[in-house]
Amino acid sequence: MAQRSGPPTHRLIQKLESITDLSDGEKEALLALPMRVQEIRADQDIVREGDRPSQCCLLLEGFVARYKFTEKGKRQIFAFHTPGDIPDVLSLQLKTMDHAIGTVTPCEVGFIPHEHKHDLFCQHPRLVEVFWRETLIDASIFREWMLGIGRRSAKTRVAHLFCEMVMRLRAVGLQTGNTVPLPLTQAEVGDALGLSTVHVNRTVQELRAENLLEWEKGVLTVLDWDGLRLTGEFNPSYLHLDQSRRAA
Amino acid sequence: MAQRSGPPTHRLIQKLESITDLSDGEKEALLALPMRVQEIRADQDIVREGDRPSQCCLLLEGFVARYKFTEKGKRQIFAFHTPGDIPDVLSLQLKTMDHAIGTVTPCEVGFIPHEHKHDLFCQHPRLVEVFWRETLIDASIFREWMLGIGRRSAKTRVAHLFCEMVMRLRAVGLQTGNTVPLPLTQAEVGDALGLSTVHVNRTVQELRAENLLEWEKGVLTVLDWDGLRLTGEFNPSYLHLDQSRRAA
DNA sequence: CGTATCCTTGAAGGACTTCAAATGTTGTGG
DNA sequence: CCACAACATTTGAAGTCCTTCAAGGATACG
Repeated sequence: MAQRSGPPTHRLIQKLESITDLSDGEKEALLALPMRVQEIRADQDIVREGDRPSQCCLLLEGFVARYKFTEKGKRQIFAFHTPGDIPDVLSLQLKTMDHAIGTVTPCEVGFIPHEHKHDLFCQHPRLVEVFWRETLIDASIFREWMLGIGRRSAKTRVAHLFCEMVMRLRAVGLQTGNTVPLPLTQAEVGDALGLSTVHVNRTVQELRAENLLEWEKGVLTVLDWDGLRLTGEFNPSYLHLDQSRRAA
Repeated sequence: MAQRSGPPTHRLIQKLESITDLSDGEKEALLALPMRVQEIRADQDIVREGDRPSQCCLLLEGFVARYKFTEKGKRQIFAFHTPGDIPDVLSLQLKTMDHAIGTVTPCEVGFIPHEHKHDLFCQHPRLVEVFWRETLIDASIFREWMLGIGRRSAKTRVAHLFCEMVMRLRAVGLQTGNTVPLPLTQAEVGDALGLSTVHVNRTVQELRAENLLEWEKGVLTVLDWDGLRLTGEFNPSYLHLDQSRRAA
């Protein structure tokens, strides 16, 4: 699908450089990270709630979701992760997983043993701050989702999610024209936004009817960015993408 | 109200020790952090969305909330912070605030210039990991709130919030018997849980009618912890409180 | 003692859910 | 390459949890 141009970690570096500066030494160290690459098919758990991982996974290809169930069996998705993300960095600091991570599409994943990360941090202590920063941005995205789920209408929420995914995929080079891959089911979007599948369906149809977007076969095409931004009340500042670099 | 036993940072240390280990040197360095202490009355913003702070604030006394408004003027509260917390640590890594922080009660706050924090991190690099860890736990709490707002009933949500506040206040030594200070209005609870004030009121009355709790004049008394835990679907593992230390 | 704030109650309305079923799409093995 | 199963999208109709609006009490504070 997307052409692989370089070592497996190149999207990780692109991701980190979209939010901070990296020295050449840091980049080299990241590129040299040893990892075990593995293909995983769709709808498989990579990590489960309660696990105590000894490695973390760098997403090389595909989409994964982080989620948890209520006791009544309802699912909430907390985040969608795209190539270049390490959805379970938290396992470096927190022994026990408090939620699960599962593939949404077939994925290629690189598993990095924790000890290699610790070596990396010894040699490049500033990288601890880089990952801390990344966690802070992650948390900022959680807050924005909370704001949506708690206080915005279904239509606004859906439009907002689409805007966010476009921005984030653009930042790691996965946007082509006004098109991005968005291989989610409407049920998954519902679980992410706190909505039923049926209501997501009707809401997406509204957005289509207003000629804001097309979305079929896992590809999202934005027809009217300003319109979508406005109905989604979307302001990208919470993503903390580095302005200077983005302009360049 | 709560007796002040020691230097201003003592609750910060208690908070951090509830989630990790600290060496004597690290504790001393934290205790020695220079700060400007200030009293702030209730319902005042400490930091606003869009600010670019050059200091962060350690909460010494009182409750603060982190929040943001939608374009339609609806408020979502993301977190309540209690003494020992640094609600705006994120300003160390992210230049621009993406949300506001305001007092809920009259507060005592210690402002610590960023440069002192940076000095601290140079001398004690492991503290970067400690604060990273704290941010990861913060994010875990955001996720749990998301799960509640998105997928749980009003009653479960309210009970869950009460359980969480009890656990967190206990961890910093603010619980006495089965009683904790909880000086929030029902409107604030609604803004935190994505509910209207009216519905919070009716829901709290239900919990009272079931003899699970009393809540008046800013003091929460848990009458039936197991009952509250069950109706709140509360499992404290997401708080990542250190088990070994909690038992001691 | 008056004013502001918070809590409480009632009644009506609405946004979204649930249930149920039809239609469309994808992938797989015969 | 078709048939069929599994899955995803779409549509309709009924119901519910929660919101909104409005107003009456209670409490705190100067």
